[in-house]
Amino acid sequence: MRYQRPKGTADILPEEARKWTYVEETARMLFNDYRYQEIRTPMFENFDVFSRTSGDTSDVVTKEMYDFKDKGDRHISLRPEGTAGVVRAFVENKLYGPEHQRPVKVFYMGSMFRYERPQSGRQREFHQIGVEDFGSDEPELDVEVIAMGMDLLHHFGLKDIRLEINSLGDAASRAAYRQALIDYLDPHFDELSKDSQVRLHKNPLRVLDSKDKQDQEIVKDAPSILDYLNDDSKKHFERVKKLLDTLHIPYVIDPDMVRGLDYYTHTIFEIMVDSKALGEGYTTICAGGRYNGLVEQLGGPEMPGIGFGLGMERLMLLMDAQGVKFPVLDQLDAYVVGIGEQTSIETLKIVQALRANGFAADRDYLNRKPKAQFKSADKLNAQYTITIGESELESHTANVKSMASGKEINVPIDKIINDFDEIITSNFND
RNA sequence: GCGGUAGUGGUGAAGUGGUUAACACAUCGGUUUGUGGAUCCGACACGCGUGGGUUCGAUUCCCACCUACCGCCCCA
Repeated sequence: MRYQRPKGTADILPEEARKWTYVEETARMLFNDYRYQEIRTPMFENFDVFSRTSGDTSDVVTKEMYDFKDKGDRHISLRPEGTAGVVRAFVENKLYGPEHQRPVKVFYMGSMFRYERPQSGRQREFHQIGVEDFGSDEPELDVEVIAMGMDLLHHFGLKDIRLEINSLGDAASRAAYRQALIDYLDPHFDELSKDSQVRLHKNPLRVLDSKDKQDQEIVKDAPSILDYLNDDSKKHFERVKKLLDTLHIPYVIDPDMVRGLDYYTHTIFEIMVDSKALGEGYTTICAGGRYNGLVEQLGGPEMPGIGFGLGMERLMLLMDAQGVKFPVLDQLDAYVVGIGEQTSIETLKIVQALRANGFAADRDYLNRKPKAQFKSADKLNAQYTITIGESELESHTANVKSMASGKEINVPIDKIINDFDEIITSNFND
């Protein structure tokens, strides 16, 4: 029996991991510019944390939760998304307290889990980078979060980006719209697809999202959420649009946009990218919105929140597909070639000395012949090789060779150990 | 969870119910018993996803399972 990784998981090997590191570091830099601080919360929580917040009818809860009973009979779920856990932590640690500057701005990056059928860009364990903001209801913050998301994707070098926004309004607006939608759809009940018939009663907004052609025909003439926003909600949304205009951030309003999780209010948005890497047309890579009320739901005070999540796997696929260049920091300054077993100790000393002085250095560990060692040096793209054999051992010298030019000189080992930099600048500067 | 396609060495892949499973790349070794990127030579599948079955005999036929990919659902 051969071991294989669990369904829907992936090994991220060094070559790939390098890209991930680059993306994560880029994100960290940007988050720092926007004054967001990192928060790390558990990868699993009590099942209720997610079921309460995401909505009992959402698919995430009903069928995609990666949950189990632990040995203490606790109902545990691996986090399917980042927000609920962060909100829980926010409440539990009383980050809403007066000693914390508002808004509280945090970011996270890490594994998420959903029990579903894997496909390209969707796995059971996947990774998200996300941000959350607490304590401000101002549209300015909505726009800042959106702008940061756009900024982030631009930093990653993505092209053909589209921002779509919508507003779900406050709880009252949403309730009113929900009823209006049911009233409109009910007469068409028999024409709706099976899926939509179920959705109609569980979560009518989701019908808007249907990909069924017949459904889309019907939905086309459905009332728009935007007509059901009350004055406050409308004002909020108008302000968001105006601020986006001010920042010259292009956007498209999609009144049919619905998010998968039930906790959203007011502004919701999706940043999409047009690429074949993730199927035809535009695919969402970053999505988020406002969730006023969620903090209260998890036992905290009344406190507005907003955030977004970005899918790492999808991001990597898109960056690869669009040919984004990842800076490669993989330089090997020197490869030390030792000829004969007696040289191994001296080789070790040289390699370590170089490293201590900040050079990337490597050597042979398989007791291979010089030819093979030079092959390795070449393959590893070493800038210089330092060769030491028996005669050099006696004279306390070594041969330093530039792999690019082939020029080779003999220098004292002490010099290499103490000031390799000087050797390079005075002998190989052409 | 449903439907479809696929599964041969490190990689890409050819192939057949029956003696030694092509070819290419990569890797390693040799050609130069102390010097690289070229050439040439050589090595490299406990055996064809796993487990059963049919058969005198299966990598090749059948079944189940696993995994990957695509579509649905949903979503990052």
